[in-house]
Amino acid sequence: MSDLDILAHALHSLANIDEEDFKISAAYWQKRTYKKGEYYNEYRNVCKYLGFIIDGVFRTYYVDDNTGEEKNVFFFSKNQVVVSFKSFITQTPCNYFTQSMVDSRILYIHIDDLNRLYQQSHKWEHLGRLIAELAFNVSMNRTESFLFQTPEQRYLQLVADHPDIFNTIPLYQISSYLGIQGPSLSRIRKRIIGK
Amino acid sequence: MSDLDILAHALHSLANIDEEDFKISAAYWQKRTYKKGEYYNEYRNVCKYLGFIIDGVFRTYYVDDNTGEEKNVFFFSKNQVVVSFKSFITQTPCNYFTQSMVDSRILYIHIDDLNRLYQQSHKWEHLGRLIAELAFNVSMNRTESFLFQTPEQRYLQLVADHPDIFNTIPLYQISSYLGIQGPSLSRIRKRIIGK
DNA sequence: CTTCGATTTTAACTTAGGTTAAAATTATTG
DNA sequence: CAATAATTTTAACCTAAGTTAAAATCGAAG
Repeated sequence: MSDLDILAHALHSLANIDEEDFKISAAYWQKRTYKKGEYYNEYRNVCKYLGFIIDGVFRTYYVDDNTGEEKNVFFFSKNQVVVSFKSFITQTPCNYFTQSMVDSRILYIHIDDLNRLYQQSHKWEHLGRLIAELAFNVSMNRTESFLFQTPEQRYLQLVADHPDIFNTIPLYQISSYLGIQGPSLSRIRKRIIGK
Repeated sequence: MSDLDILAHALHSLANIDEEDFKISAAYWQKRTYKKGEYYNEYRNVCKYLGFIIDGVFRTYYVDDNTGEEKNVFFFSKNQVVVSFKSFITQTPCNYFTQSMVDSRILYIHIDDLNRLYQQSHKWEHLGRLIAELAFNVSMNRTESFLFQTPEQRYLQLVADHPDIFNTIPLYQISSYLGIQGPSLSRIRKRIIGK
């Protein structure tokens, strides 16, 4: 299956985009590969592209003004969108870096082209809504995890939901995602073993 | 200005919904008032309505299974939407209670009617996207505040952004919103005064 | 298989928030 | 305005995460 087919398939299951709907977008999609460590979008850049990950993993992180510390906000992987969504929808400078954590391959579309599709096609506008609703859910789940769960519970949840990522991503990246320091995650892991 | 006019005006500035666009929705909107303490939606209920607050304040809160403690997730006020968005868009049972904190007045629309509008009108589908994007931004700001800020910084931010709510909402509701206990907020306030 | 760098854990100490209950303050109402 | 309820603060003690630096472990590359 070609990369475009993979994308078309994903859009079909998300928003019932059929072959004909997809066709009007086909010319807009570009392919790109990222080496590990390359940036999808950088701090202060307005995010102008919506990406769809054919293969790979990206992280979005924030750099603390004072400490210079990196804090991971999101991970994106295969068959998901990669985008700095707030910057993208508001077209304002991004607060984050979005970086490829492994060699990755994506298809991407420029916001102007996407907006053209939105205006041209009710069906694409519908897709735009579903993408936004999906993004909301992702963010909301994260908000809830901070409000309702302890770091230990967040860690256990992550292990349950994404046991796979522990093979790909170093623990210090994960502790950052959980909102805690490296040594804290070590202590948590130790505590859990003792149960 | 009638309540419907207020709503029409809000939709116009959000998504450029004009008089004609709005007309097709007019029959769907219902009016309702809430006494302080009444519920917009309750735990385990699927949220079937999208509300627009003409006047009043609502809070969405989560009840901790173990401790029975209430944790405030969102406040909604005048000229904003009130809805349990995740439950609404997925039509799954809600994890929250949404309660009126003062006497309130809203207009609301049933999800079936809203979906009718989405299907009927490209413009309304567009509005649906913007509502979702707005909801994303709200949730994302909240995620960021937990990830990047200390409780003290969150408190100071809230004071800066919404000095008004401190007249309406008791501090123990605010501490819950900030993700901390009452005594912690007291300590933070004390600490700040000493600066 | 050894060495260098990256990652993870440990240790020791500090800090801030959690917990519980009581006291103080503020608001409400008969 | 007194009394009652609601809200906020304080106190004392506990717990877990932050911080910093060193040690241990793991992995990749020569």
